[in-house]
Amino acid sequence: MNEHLLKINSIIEQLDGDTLGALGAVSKIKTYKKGDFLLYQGEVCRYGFWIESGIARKFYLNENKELTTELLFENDLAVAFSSYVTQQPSQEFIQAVTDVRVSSIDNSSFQRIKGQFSALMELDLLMTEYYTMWLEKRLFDFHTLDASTRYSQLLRDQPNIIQQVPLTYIASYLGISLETLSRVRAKIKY
Amino acid sequence: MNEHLLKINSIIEQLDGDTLGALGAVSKIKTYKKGDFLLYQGEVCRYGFWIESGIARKFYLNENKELTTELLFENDLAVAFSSYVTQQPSQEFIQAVTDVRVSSIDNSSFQRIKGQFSALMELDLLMTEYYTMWLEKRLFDFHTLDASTRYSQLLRDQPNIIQQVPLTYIASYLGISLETLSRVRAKIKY
DNA sequence: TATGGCATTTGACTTAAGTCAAATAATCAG
DNA sequence: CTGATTATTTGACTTAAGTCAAATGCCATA
Repeated sequence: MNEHLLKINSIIEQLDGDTLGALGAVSKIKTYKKGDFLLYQGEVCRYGFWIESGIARKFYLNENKELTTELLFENDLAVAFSSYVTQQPSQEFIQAVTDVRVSSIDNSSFQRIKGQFSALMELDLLMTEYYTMWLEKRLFDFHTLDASTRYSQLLRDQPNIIQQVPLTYIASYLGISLETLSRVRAKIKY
Repeated sequence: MNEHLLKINSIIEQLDGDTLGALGAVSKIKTYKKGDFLLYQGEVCRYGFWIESGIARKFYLNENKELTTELLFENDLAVAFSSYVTQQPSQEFIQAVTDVRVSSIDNSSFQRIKGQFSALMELDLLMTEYYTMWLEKRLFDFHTLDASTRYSQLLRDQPNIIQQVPLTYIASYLGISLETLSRVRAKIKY
């Protein structure tokens, strides 16, 4: 799965000038302040947000509770996938967790140039595959690991996340209540 | 999301003779008896299985319990996605729930012809997108719906599934114990 | 059509995590 | 610095679903 990232990077590095030019022409740098929304629920996700710096999160509301579906860091792509693909209203919000700088890519323009530059089609596929494998793992983890193990694993894989992201978001990302997270942390802390 | 299926079908219908020929050359009809395994855990998923008839399921083992990750019917594609994409050993089994007839497509050959026929690259992307949206919905449902609601929804969306698939598989597909499913059914039954 | 083997249901009890409420702790503006 | 606001922890109780064990139902075949 990590090898897949290398594949993606290698494709990106090998993009020719024309393709890069076309890509540049449909992208635009934007900045958001901490707390700002890159996308609201109900809006169509018309842009893919490539994160240049900062942290963002995707979440949705369920019974007045936020559920964070993804935490996004530098060089991650933030999109409300289903909305982006179907161009139907999004269930999800995308929000800046810190100040954020993104390169935003217009979906319809990207669709167009994908037909002209086959490397982009391949890139799109590879990135979608990566997200899909990530989703499969997330689903798997929810079924096989308890709250405490999911937290330990997050700590192991992204140890710095705790300093950068408030516990409320971590808890909702792990699919547990803030109180449960607090109790889990009390036990694990060394 | 259903519109996405139409898109996929329209691409399939518009495939030219050359592409279809290439596709046919890398596919092979196979049949399996009820209970047979199309793929074992630990094996690399070298084939995509397009189901011509019958029912299959994907599942993995966790603490000696089976967890069904997907139920597959006619015109579904059965693959252990992560294994198929990375060509690493699969966590999942694929098993025939009834007698099954599949058109199996060799992964490495498909990768090759994908580079030659761009419609196939696009088709691959569209089908991956469809699976990804399905996964997102599944994850969403697990977080937002209780056992009983998930069952009712399955009943609503695929009412005939109950006659065709043993309750053990349904339960594990819904991520609940067989006993809980039985209790849920006792209440809902009209 | 009797019987052994699955499939399904029912019962009694356990458990992980949630909820609600209150207490601390940390942070930040003035 | 200081109070106010927000973040985090702790406590007491509830709940959805799991577990283990036993009972019942449903066949397929010999």
